[in-house]
Amino acid sequence: MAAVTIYDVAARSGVSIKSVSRVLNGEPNVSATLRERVSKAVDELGYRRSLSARSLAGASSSLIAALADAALTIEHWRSGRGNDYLSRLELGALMECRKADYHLMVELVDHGSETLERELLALLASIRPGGVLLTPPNSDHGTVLDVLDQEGVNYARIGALTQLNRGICVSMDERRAAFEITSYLISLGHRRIGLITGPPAYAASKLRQAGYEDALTAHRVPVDEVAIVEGDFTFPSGVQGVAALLDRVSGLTAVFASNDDMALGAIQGAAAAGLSVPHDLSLAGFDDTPSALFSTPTLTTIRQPVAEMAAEAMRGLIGMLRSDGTKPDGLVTVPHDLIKRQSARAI
Amino acid sequence: MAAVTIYDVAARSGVSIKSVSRVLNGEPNVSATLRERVSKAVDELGYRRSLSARSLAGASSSLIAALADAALTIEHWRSGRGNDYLSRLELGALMECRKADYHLMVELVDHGSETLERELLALLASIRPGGVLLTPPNSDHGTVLDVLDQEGVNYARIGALTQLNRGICVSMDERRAAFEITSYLISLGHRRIGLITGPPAYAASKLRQAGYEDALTAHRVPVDEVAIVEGDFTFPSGVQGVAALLDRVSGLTAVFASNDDMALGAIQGAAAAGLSVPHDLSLAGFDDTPSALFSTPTLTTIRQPVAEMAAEAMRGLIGMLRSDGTKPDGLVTVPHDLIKRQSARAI
DNA sequence: GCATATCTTGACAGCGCTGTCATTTGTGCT
DNA sequence: AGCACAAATGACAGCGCTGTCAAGATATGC
Repeated sequence: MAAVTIYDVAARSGVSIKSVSRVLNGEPNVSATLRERVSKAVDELGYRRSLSARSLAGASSSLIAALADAALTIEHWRSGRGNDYLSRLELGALMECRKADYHLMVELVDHGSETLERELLALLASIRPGGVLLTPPNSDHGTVLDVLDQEGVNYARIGALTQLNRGICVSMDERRAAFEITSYLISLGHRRIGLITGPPAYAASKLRQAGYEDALTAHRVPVDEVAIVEGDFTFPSGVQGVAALLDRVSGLTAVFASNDDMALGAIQGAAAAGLSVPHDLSLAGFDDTPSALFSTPTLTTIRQPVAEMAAEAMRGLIGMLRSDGTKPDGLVTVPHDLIKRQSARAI
Repeated sequence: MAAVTIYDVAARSGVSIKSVSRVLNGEPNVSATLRERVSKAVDELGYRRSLSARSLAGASSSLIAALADAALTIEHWRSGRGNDYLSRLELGALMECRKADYHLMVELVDHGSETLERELLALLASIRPGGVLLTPPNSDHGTVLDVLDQEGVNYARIGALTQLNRGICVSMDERRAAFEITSYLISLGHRRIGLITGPPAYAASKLRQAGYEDALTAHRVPVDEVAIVEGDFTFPSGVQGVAALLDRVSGLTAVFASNDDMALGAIQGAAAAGLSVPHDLSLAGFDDTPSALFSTPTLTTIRQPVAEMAAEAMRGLIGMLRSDGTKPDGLVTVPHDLIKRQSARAI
């Protein structure tokens, strides 16, 4: 209740509020004694600057808005499950925020909305974040980037795959990873390999497909459009996806699902069709969610260090905000791992 | 860049900014024509009030701070896994925020810190949230509640189990649920049933233990302190917990782990000891995480509707904020379900 | 018809901070 | 000692909104 303000600190240390502000902001040209006096008063009073006042007065806000995929999130919510990818991402971001005394606010953005631009502008107008953390598929959404640029808001993009000169990008080599895991399936003797893609809005979907095709081509296995079905990164779409593939593709021996949730669904879908994984059908996923380790069979997949990506993105973003918007050049590419487990076997 | 302010709206609709403010806040005693004129201008301009300015000027902030367990979260982060419980909770809260145009900010609180009070005060001073959403174990932490009360901040408590007259409480009957699942184990013929508790900071830990003891007592099975070991809700502690139990308790045929992560760890721990679940040892968990459905064997557990609890808590909190702090009386108890799966079998 | 109560609207201060600019103090140099 | 210049500090406005209070408009009662 008894809110401590900058005036209290100023009074207690016998200086002007502007000087207190200077000390708090670590501005140059402040004498050591003043700095010390103020710090002492701040300490004794347990004073903390008000975010609102700071942001209103014109300082860069220490609020970071993370824009997550509304559609997928709502889907998770409906099914009563959490979103492991988003959770890991958030934990990584949160840890960095904590260190730097920034705050994270998660906002759901419906990238498919017709009024997307308006909604984004409204969001920015109302919260005026110091920076924005973009998660897929927003990280590759032209309109989102445009609005952010137009509004002069700094941003970091997690899992960005296109227009890599815009904002801070922290990504992994999706195409390479998909190439590796598909190649692995081929190395196990598979030739008729189906693909369940992610939703088209995700740039990763296309790249994982490209990597899959790269691998087939590199090993002189023809790419067959019929063996490619579209999923939406949800468990049910994996169930349906594998059913569709089994229906359409003769001689199918393996399936690469573009994420683990779908791969998990595919195990179930295969079982429903009377096939057992990996005996009758080999399966590979992407993400390495916790369940991939517990499923029967355990899932061969690609591990992506999501939390680390988020942390790296936050570090970059905060650094940028602190250095007055100077963008560090170069994008960060984080390493991935091919995790070989039971779901894929040699034939 | 071109931030639209209340002045722009006022100018466009030819009224004072105060009138615009009135319309925006849905205050009474505003003529229909004025309301309409203003709404039109707001619409045309795509105007949104600035959160910071509103909060500075004295309105209740539409920012909700969710206080999560720092220790557990850091543990999850370290191990590179997400936190399913927190994720579900957040999704539920987020969905309500979206509806009500509120914003959610997740903050990690180290409830074990010696300077907890100071840290909380600092947090409140800097972000001045309109309300606070408490998650276990903060929802039952005396100091946390005291600070909030003292500062006059409204709060909702998820999974609150003690002092139920304070704040808005949305909980489930932990004791009853633990009683049910333990009774189920007993009904399967088990008599020597071990318990891996949660960390003492969580009120749920004690109640789940109480429910476990209730069940034993009700069925005239003696409660044996030796059969109770302490865990910390993490997978590794489940591995260790079951090892300790197997070591200390002769004739052990079943274990109730206070959450699924530990139960999952227990499966692994049992395997390490050469025992297979459920053949050699029956197991029950608590939470119904996604992995519980994929593990081998699938996990017998209690499903708690975390997202729904969070949503309910948010609804209550927002309602309270909108009605000027009037606390709805009564606490909400959400239903749980006993999910019988493979990990527990009759002997 | 006039006084009184009620509704509707606006002027203005101020929330707690930072930016700008002015002022004071200190420093180096001749 | 005296001047130019830099460092240190403060005065003050204003960010965009809401709360308070007052004024004008309208309605109500007799």
